[in-house]
Amino acid sequence: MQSIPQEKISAASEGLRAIAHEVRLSVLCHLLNGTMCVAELMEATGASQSNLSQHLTKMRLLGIVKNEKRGQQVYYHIANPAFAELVQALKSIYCPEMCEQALVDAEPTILLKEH
Amino acid sequence: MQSIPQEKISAASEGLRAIAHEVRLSVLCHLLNGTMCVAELMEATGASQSNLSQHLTKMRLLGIVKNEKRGQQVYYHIANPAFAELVQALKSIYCPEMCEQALVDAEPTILLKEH
DNA sequence: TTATTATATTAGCAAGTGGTGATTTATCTA
DNA sequence: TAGATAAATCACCACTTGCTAATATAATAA
Repeated sequence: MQSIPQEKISAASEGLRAIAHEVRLSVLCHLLNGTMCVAELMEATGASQSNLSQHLTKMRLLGIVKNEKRGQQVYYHIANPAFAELVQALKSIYCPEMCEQALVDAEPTILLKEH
Repeated sequence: MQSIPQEKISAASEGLRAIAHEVRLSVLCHLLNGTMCVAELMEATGASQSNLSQHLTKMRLLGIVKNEKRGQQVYYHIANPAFAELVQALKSIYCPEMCEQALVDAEPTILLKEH
């Protein structure tokens, strides 16, 4: 067996810690469906403005999400497909029923609020 | 869109936090290949006896690993297939070259810091 | 201009987490 | 039996993390 190099462990660990927090994980789950602005994420996650903003900043600095300003709003989306994959894998472990359904259902209409 | 129930987020978050620590993640990566005793895991991870034991205890209490005493040794293995899956998914993102069906397009380039 | 709204930043503190070293428990062997 | 070995537990301390409240910044509206 090959042993896993320490730097890969460190990188994976940092990535996991970044998404392990309840608020950040919740944000990412919602962003799986597309771009959302801060106010929408506040509503979706229940986190306070300041708290959510700090979590978003942390994820942005780690390259997990990207943001884009449109007028007064700031819209966030998942920047790195590896994280989308990870969160999707998590979701299919912890919410298998939502994932099967997502495959079967037609494209949800209200989700993508881009443009 | 269905929103993700809070209790699922909490459970997933707890699971992630449990495997996000470098030592615990390293242990789990090694246990993907089968059962190992504490001394072998010490050698493999480089953690101290006390430290490793505490991490193993934590994972055991969370149901992530199980142990079995054989003589003076205690052997550990991954108890929950969901965690094996997760760690395997991580591994194929961060160490694609080590995984049989390497994901060609999944780049481990997570942590680019912006300015 | 001033006021309002959306988001980000800062400071300070409380709580959680992880590491070390000492001790304990259990098993094996001479 | 005593001593050695493997692993677990405990006590303590340092460090990190996350939250709140206050303030700052930036865009828009009146």
